[in-house]
Amino acid sequence: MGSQQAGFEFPIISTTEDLVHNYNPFMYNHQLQNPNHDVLSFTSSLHGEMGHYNMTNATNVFDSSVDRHVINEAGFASTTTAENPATPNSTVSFSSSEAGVEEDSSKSNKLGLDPHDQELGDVGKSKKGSISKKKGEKKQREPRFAFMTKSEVDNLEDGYRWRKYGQKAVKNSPFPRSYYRCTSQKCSVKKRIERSFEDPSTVITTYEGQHNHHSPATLRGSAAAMLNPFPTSFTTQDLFFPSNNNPSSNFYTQYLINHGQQPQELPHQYSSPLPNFFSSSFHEPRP
DNA sequence: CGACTTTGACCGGCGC
DNA sequence: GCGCCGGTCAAAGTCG
Repeated sequence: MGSQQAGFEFPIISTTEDLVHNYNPFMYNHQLQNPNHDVLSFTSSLHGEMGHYNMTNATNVFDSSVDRHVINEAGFASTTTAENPATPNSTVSFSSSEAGVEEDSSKSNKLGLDPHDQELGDVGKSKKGSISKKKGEKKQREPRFAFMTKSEVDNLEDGYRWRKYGQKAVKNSPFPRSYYRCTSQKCSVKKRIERSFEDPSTVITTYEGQHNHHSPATLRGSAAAMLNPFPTSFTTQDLFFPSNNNPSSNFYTQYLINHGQQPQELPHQYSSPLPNFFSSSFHEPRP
């Protein structure tokens, strides 16, 4: 079962405002009749070691039957550079879901639970002196934000440092899923990385939680960040992590706001003012 | 030697 | 209750 057929094609996102107001997850939920998913998707070309992207177009397909979000490769053009061996690839697409982007969402649906009440199951460990939670206490799941990347490399550079804490075989997939935690103290952000079994060239990255600090790479002032002044470019940090000068300026924080959550204020300003990357460089998607 | 990865064991939720 | 499954722990191993 491929994923590209799907029978649902997203409209083109042409402005940030479109995204925020018209691509609100809850609105999509109605359209998709799938209460656990929304999709914000586009393709882009990689443009630098920190994961800079230049928008080229936006289109995608949604396969509701298998709960997978798939990208459409039309119009993709890679500008990957030789000095970027860690991320030698290409297209990116988004989805975000509080109930989980993958398999567990179906359970949630069956149970008819409010996604906000879903539990991740990653706390309340009692094993070996770990923290145990009070009985009946439900953990509030951190918001998740997932995207798919065409890449030969699983772990894409996003400017943060991660420590791997687990790896599991994925049911019905030959590819394992890796679990990472942000290495920064007091930062509880996690990410999961797995390769799509439907399209082995695609990597699915799921972020969970918000960083309460800035990217080490940003602090250093990465070469990629400096060399990318294009108003239509953005970094993975721009997309997923808060900037304190405008907490609603990126995809991720806007997503949080749309879901009634408060993006974190960061203590210092290391601006990554998000360019209005939806405003100028979209082309028509493949008909 | 510290930071990080690997990997089997373990935990809790869920369906049957 | 049992087994499956996703997620996490933590000891041991690896690397720079």
